[in-house]
Amino acid sequence: MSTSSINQVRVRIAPSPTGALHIGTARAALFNYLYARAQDGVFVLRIEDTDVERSDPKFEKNIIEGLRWLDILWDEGPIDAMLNENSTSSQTTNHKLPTTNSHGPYRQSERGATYRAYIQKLLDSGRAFYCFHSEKELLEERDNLMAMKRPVLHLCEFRTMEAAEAQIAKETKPDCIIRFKTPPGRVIQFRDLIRGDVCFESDLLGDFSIAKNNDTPLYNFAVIVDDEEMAISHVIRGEDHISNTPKQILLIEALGFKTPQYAHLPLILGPDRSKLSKRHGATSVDEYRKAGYLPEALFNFIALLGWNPGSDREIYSRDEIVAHFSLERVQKSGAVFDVGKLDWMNGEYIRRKSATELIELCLPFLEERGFIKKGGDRNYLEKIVLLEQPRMKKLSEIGERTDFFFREPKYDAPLLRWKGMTDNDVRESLQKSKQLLGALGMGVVESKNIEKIFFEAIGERDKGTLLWPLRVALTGKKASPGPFEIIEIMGIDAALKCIDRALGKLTT
RNA sequence: GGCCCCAUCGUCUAGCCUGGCCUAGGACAUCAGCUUUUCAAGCUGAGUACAUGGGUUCGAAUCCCAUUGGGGCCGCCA
Repeated sequence: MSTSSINQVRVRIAPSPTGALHIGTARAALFNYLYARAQDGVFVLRIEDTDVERSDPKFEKNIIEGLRWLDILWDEGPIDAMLNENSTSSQTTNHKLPTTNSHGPYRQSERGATYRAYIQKLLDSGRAFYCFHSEKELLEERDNLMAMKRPVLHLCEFRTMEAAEAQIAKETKPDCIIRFKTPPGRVIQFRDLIRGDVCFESDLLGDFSIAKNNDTPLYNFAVIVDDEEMAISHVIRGEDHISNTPKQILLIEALGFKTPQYAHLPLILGPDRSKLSKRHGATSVDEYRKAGYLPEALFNFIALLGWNPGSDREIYSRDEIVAHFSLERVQKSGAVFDVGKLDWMNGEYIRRKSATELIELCLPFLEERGFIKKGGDRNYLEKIVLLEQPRMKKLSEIGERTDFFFREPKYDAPLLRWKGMTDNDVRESLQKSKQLLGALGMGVVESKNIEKIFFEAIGERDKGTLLWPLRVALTGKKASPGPFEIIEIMGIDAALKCIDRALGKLTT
């Protein structure tokens, strides 16, 4: 337990230039959320969109929707965005809206004045300076250093330029950038809550850039200003930020700010063990939502990537995860995102759903295929959905799995044969089924009654000879639920039609 | 190339901090069996891991060092 009175955890959400909420970003958000809840702190959501490429409102919308879908809720953040958004979220959980909004605005794109003041402060105190090198020069310098096997850093000769002189130079070269005058010979040490002490030498940092101009801060500068202004006590982010930390600490010191606690999360990796990225396939929360994963499953799965409560269990509710979470138990090494295990976990969650919940969840996927119209027969759908519940791994499978309830199955006649059967055997088998079913009348018959009739007719032997052709006639599939349950749902008359169609496929 | 981080089954991990109960536990995946018309689900079982080398110690997966391997960062992106 922290003794600090302030416990504001920050999540940095940078809208990606592709506009999607990356799995890794969502995981970072989740751990911030969990830590804030575990410490009874305040979870602050900040949109890091200083770069114009990332400041599209659509991108922010994706982030907000993605986090809400996952039920990762913040206490402070861009409140107007949540209120304005007409809730397209499929979630039914009662989202509580942020109650405090005392450190806003929470979009970096709206904080220009604040940054400007601090940039000026650094310039005035001589801790920052204008750099007049062109991008081309910098690029060449980097390549040379790399070729010479020297550390890649920029020690800028403009760092000693007088302010007055710099003002004059600015007249002719207005597109100069602002750099930090990195102090030489310093060792910057910080304690990482997950990794322990980490240190860097300032001499290897160079005079790093902090702003494009007096109004436009760059990442490292913007975040430390925001952290201070928003009273952030804990910065929990991905391990890829570990090397930014010494730069940020130097800036914090130069401005006289308070250093937050740092915790660097292990990276989420692709199957090749490199940082999870587009080339590994689906990387955004939205893609997983569309593919029919449940938010609870994704939440559970992501939480267990790089953390676990130390027991043998795998399935935890959100509340259980919150209750057990601690940064001490966070893993240091990266974790491969194993979709196979996610599939299993998603199946587990699907199996735990009630019929009503599951229909609601499946509806969009059935509508998408044109199998049903809005407000179709719920009773019928419920039976179908329940039938597939033990088999489904993803909601999106529902259409594929149950299409035969909505349209004529497409299959070739040979599929009707069980083991060594000939077409003649199949015909006999189907006619037998037809006869048995016909004797049952036309209404709805319970599956166990159908089963009884069939098993009495054939005994314990040769079930496959009778049941396989029947099942294929009904479904057109190699794999499906059993024929009796299917007939109970579709009705005897529909089943008979299926059999007739199958008979029609056989060569005469 | 420089700096930094990391290292238990194929994958996620328990155990490591506070050495002995570890002939290393669980889960996913794989394979086999049971059940079964098929596919799932369920049940039973199998194989698979402490990167290597040195220390420290009566004793090391656990502590220390080195090596190797992997990853991250090195933007006028975040």
